[in-house]
Amino acid sequence: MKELQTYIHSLTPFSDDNWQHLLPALSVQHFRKDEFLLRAGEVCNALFFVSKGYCRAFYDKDGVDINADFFFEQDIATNINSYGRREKSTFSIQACEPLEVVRFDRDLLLAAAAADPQIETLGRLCLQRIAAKQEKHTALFKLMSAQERYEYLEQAYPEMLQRVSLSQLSSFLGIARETLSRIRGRR
Amino acid sequence: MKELQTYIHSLTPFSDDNWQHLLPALSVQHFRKDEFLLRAGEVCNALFFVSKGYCRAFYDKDGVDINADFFFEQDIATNINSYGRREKSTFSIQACEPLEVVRFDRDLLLAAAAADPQIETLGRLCLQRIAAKQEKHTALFKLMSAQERYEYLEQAYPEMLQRVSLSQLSSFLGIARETLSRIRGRR
DNA sequence: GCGCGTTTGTGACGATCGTCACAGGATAGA
DNA sequence: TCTATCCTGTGACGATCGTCACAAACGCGC
Repeated sequence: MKELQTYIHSLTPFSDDNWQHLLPALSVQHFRKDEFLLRAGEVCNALFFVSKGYCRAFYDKDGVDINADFFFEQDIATNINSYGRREKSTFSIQACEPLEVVRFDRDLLLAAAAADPQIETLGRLCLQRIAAKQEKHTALFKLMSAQERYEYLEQAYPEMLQRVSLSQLSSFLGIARETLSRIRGRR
Repeated sequence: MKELQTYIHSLTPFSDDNWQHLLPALSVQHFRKDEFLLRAGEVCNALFFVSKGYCRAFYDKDGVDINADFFFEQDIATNINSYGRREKSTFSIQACEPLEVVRFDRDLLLAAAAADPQIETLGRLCLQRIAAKQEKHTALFKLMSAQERYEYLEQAYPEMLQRVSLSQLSSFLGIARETLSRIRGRR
C-alpha cells in the first residue's frame, strides 16, 4: 500500500480525503510463482499495481508462450482491450516470482471515480502511462532489427535483463531463443 | 464538429452543459495534403480528432520514413509520450489527404477537465481507446509473420488497404515494400 | 557432492526477408 | 497528348533469422 501511495503522489496531488474514497476499491493480493492474475478467455475486471515481484502477460500461440509484456514494481498490469471494452482477454497474466499487488476492482473504482473527480484524473494518468509504454514498445519493432532491439533493452531497461531469463525475453523481443543467445554471445 | 459530438456520445453520456465546458478547448483546423500536424522534435500540445481525411504518424529512420500509425475518421491522433510527459516528439504527424480535424488544446482541456469531471472521464475513455489500439498493434509483431500481418489487416481493416498505398503500408507492417508486393502477388 | 530438471549455448541447414537494380503502369500537370 | 514523377512489380542475391538436434552449464533439493 505504501508503494502505491508513493506512486500516486508522483502522478497527481492526492489528499487523505481522496485516499479514503479510493480505499474501498483496493485490496492487497498475493500470488505464488506461476499463479494467474488473469486467464485468457476471461474478462478483465481489475487493474493490478505491482508492489513486490513481477509478472508477465503472454499469449498462447499454438501451445507456445509468447510474452507480450513484463510488469515490475510500480507498473500497472491489465488487459486494456478487455478491461475497457468488456471483451474476453486474448492473453494471460501470471506471476513470475512471489508477487504482491494492489488490486483495483473495476466496478468499485468506477463508483469511486464518479464520486471523486481526482480519482478519475488518477485513472486517466495511469492510462497515459500504459499507452506511453505501448507506444514505445511498438516502435522497437518498426525501427530496429533483432539485435538492435536487444541492445536497446540493454541500455534502457538493464534491470529487466537481470530478472528475466533469456528464454522469456526472446519472445518479448520477437525473436527465437537461439538467436537471442547468439546475439548475446557476439560481444 | 458534428462527427465529434457523435463520437463523444458513443463513449459516454454528455450533456449540453458538458459540451459548453469543452467548447473553449476545441478548434476546427484544416490541413492540405503533406502538411504537418506535429513535427518530430516539438512537444505535442494537442489531441487531434480526425473528422475528414486521414493522416499518418511516422519516424525518420536515417532519412527514411517509417510509418508508426494511420489515423482515419473518428480516430484521435497524438503522441502520448510527448503529450503526457512533455517530451520532444520522436515522430511527426502529417496529413495524407486534405484533412479536417478538431484540435483539443492541452492547456485548455486540462482547465475544462478540472472544472467538469465529465470531461475528465471523456479524456480517460479516449486514452483507453488509444491504449487498446496500441496493445493490438504490438501483438501483431509478436504473434505473426509478415504475411500473416498483412492478411490480418486485410480482414480486420480492409478500408485501410483501400486508402493507403502499398509503399506506405509496408513500413507500417514492418516489412520491405518489395516483400509486401510479393505477398500480395501470391494470391 | 550427486542427480535431475531447467536453462543456455552451438552447429547445420533452410526459409524468409531485405537490398539493389530496373522495368512497366498509373497519374497529374503543362 | 506528352512528359515527369511516383508507385508497383520482378529478378537475383545475400543476410538474417527460425528450426531441429544435442551438448554444456546452472540451480536446487537431498
